[in-house]
Amino acid sequence: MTPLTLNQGFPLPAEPDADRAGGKRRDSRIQVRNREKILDAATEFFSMYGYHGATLDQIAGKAAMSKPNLLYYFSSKKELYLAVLRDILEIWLQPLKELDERESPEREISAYIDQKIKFSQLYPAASRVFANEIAAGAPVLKPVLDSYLRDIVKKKARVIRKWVKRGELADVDPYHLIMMIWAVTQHYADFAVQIDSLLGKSLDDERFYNQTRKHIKRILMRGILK
Amino acid sequence: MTPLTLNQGFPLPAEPDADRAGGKRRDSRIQVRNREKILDAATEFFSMYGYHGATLDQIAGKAAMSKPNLLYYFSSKKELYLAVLRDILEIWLQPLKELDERESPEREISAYIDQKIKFSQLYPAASRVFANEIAAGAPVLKPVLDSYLRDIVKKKARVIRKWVKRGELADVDPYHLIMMIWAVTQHYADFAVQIDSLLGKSLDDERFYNQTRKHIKRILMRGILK
DNA sequence: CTTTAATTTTATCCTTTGGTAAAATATATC
DNA sequence: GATATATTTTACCAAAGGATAAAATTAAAG
Repeated sequence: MTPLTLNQGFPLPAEPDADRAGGKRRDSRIQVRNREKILDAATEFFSMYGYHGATLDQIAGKAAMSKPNLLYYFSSKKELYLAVLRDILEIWLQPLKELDERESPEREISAYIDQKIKFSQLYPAASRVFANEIAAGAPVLKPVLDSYLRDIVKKKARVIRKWVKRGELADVDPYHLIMMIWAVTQHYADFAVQIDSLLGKSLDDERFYNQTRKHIKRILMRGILK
Repeated sequence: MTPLTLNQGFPLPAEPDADRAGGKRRDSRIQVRNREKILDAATEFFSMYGYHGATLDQIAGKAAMSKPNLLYYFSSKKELYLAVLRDILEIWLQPLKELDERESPEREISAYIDQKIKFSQLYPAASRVFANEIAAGAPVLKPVLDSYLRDIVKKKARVIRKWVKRGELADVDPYHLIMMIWAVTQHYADFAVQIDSLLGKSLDDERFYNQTRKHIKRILMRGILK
């Protein structure tokens, strides 16, 4: 089994836009549609079986095309996986960036929880791909975690600490607070099957979604507000 | 890829004790030691790559024996996986069973959190195997979740509801509370790599372990006690 | 229409993987 | 120490999986 490490860089913010520069006509209608179909199918199987466990046959099958045809769009399994992770990381990170110390912690943290639980509702499979990647030792994302995520979390920890100093928040550890929010919100995506077994419900059910959202917020906010 | 469903039953409480009955001399010293070595190695790789992603070669390698030798102890990959899951499930479930309505919620829930975070400290890989199994759609554990876990959680939800009625607890939904506790405590095992990237710490570090434990409890207890 | 480029299919390759057979070695028991 | 049993090794196998080559088909442009 190939160890799957990150040889080339991991273009964080966006794709390097492939060959657009080379004058080649990229992203024809069919091109866009097929890449999307593949990415969706890949997200599904990577989310269930992880990088090593998912197979191109499954993914190609789900995307309704042959394996060589899939490889026409993504030249290798690894490239496909990278593309999937890239998409996920972008939406996963976005909400955290928005924490703004000028606003009240009540409002900001509440909004952050809303966004995270929304992510779990909209992209549960993406959440699981992320979880799988971490469980596997983050062979691809480690560099990103060590640099980019680390910096942004450090910055946001400062924001939370400021709230604490201002007396607007109980004396909580910023890092643990952030991780608690991640843990609780992601749980509803990552363990959706378990929740379905226990309650017969999922975040797709709008009533359950709102009940969950409010409940999480009630307990957490009560736990951290002064 | 074989779909991996549960054909035979899943002997919950314990193993069916193999051939002990048949008069065969099982569990010689070497037998016990090797089965343990294999189970440990298997837990490690299943936790990283899931059932489909882990290979017998890796596991055998880590257990310092040849693949056929491994298969002498566990006749198939699936049987090995079942054995691993069986062990995990037992320790995973135990703490929940102990919630006792006759005690105060403060004491009981606090103890429950302690036990769950202890599990994350002692068996992080086991926690990830469990998470992986659920992410994969619980192909093996689904029946257990649907019956056994469902029942026990329902029972414990009643206990929590009683505390609420007695006015010893804020008006929380018992199911969400249980899942919040699971989410937060398991997070420290399942996302250990991420936490290490952000903080350079792990639950192996006794100081960090205690800080985490107390912090989780502080916020959660504050969130749910009257 | 033709011509050119983009897309899809078919056939095929090599490696990995779960698993088996049978021989070889070690361990225990009498 | 001989005999039976348990364990380990060596040599394989068939299927699955990632990938490539080249032919066939479809779509676009002039």
